[in-house]
Amino acid sequence: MPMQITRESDYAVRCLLYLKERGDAFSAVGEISETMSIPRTFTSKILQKLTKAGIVRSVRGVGGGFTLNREPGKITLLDVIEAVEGPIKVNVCVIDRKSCDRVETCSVHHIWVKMRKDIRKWLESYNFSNIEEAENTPR
Amino acid sequence: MPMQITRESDYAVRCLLYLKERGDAFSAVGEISETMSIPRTFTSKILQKLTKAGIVRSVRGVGGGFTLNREPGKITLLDVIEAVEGPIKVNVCVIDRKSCDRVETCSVHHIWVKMRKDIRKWLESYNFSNIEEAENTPR
DNA sequence: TAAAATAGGATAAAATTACTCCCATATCAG
DNA sequence: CTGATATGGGAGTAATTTTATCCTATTTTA
Ligand code: SF4
Ligand code: SF4
Repeated sequence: MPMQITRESDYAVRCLLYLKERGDAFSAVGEISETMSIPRTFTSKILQKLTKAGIVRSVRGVGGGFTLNREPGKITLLDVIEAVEGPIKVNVCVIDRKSCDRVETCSVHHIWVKMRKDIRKWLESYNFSNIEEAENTPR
Repeated sequence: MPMQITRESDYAVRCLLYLKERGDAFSAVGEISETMSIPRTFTSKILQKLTKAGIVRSVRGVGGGFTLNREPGKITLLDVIEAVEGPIKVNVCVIDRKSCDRVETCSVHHIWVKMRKDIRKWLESYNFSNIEEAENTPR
């Protein structure tokens, strides 16, 4: 049952929530994984992806670890999800037209293209600064 | 890389596009699967789900097959996707709070709840009547 | 130079998706 | 009533993806 983020994305968000809390301090993998209840080695892999994406910064060796690489307000949910899952597709034909030979005559293709665009925009509107604010806003 | 509809959902949409085209006539599985390039036995299973969901009507025996069970305008993309994939989740905790014991203190949980709501509303706004119209609308 | 940390490749386990097979049941023509 | 032609549904298989784990290399500081 897709149309669902992966466990990995959920874990990535947890990592970033933790790092935000820690401010400028560097946090080690073990500390993050234990506090946020994420399997340790998996946490390590996720932080590697976040580092490559420039969301997080890492320092090796004694006293090293991870810290946010930019203000929480500049890290969106879209950044995080695409960093760990790769670009959002919605449907195979959206990213790669050649993946379906019905694409030229298909009357729903454009819907999935629009859906991708709208979902990305939606995810981009939430960042690690306004996530917690939104919680207290009445709906 | 989730955040993506399944092949099964894509196939289901194709089936319905075909049945819409055929109007009141009944179409057999073989006919649908060949025309829409869907594996035959899989097509059969998908049509079963659509029938159970009341989207499509079936008649057995000679001259039988499938036809739409209501106007195209009353069949939304949400109906179709949830008929084949089950309810959209977005994240495990959204449908089942007990699936994560961090839920009480989690500051992103509410975001996924809202996302589910918004995606469902979005999918509900497209039906088999306005899908093709939308195509010709300038963006 | 030793200890403490991340980096990265390879691989394994589990779950899900994508399908197939087979037989039961219904419908209709003759 | 019988045979041909459909769908219904359970069970099973194959392929792919997700969810990890292990091991070794490299970096950094004391
Ligand atoms: S059938 Fe249409 S929507 Fe489905 S994959 Fe092909 S182009 Fe995309
Ligand atoms: S950590 Fe938060 S968002 Fe993730 S599953 Fe638990 S409650 Fe949901």
